[in-house]
Amino acid sequence: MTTRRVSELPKPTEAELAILGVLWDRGSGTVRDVHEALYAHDGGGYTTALKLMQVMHAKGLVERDDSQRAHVFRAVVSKERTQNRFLSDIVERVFDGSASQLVLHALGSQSASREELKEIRQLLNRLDRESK
Amino acid sequence: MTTRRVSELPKPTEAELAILGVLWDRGSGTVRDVHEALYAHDGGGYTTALKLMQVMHAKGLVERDDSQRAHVFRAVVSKERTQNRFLSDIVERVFDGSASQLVLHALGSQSASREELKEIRQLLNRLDRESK
DNA sequence: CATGCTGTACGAAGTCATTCGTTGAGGGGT
DNA sequence: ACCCCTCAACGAATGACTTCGTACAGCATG
Repeated sequence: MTTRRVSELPKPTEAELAILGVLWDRGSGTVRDVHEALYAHDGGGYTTALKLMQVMHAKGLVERDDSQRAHVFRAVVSKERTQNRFLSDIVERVFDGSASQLVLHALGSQSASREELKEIRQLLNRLDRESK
Repeated sequence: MTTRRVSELPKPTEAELAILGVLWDRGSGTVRDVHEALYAHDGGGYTTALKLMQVMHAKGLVERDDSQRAHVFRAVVSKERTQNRFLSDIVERVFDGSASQLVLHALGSQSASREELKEIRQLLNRLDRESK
């Protein structure tokens, strides 16, 4: 038994999320890539990044191509899926399950540009039409 | 020096958030209240709730009226403030700092009723007028 | 071949969140 | 006065996340 169901991938921790961010941006990356993108500038150790990525691999969050000496990692979970995962979590735990409450808060307190407001309005229109 | 700046209250943990939820709902509550609301039904121990609330008090997340034998707890942080706190966090860490990206995701993947959509549209209109 | 560089593997330590068992204090009822 | 119930206090155990030190392998250069 070596397989693992995708739906049961654990929620990435804080440090893991930062690493996933780098991998999503780059498509893939070595430990060195990640270390330089995240840890090098504040003195974080190389092995710290390595260990985290090993743990992530053990959890199934990333896959690894070890045909090269410097293993190349790639995110298994998509950025969108992970965003939705975190979103559901926070809606559930902090907004009493109401996504629109979250939206109202987000629009009210965080700033959005006119361009972004327009984009949101368009989506809103589409949702309105669809739920007719 | 016994005072503590509000802005430096720590982010509530998962378990603490659940307890805050009960206190926000009820306005205030004893350990027993919280235990029965959250832990009793799945066999969670009374002292677990107590300990968590003691920790929360030490952190300054709740205040305590110990004039009664059963101490009465009350949330120090408001629900709205905490919601925004979590929102900023997730926007920063998962949505590359873009609140509108989060809104688009939330609207797209989570369901919202027509009533809620209307409410959102009204806020959108107001924001549009204000940013004129 | 020795040295140095770059890489992985592994385990230990520290911190934090969570859970629970035990203890002792305080009252109320008998 | 004595027993029982409810409660707060405290410390211990566990488990997860993070960080880092050390060890070792492969490879190139002198």
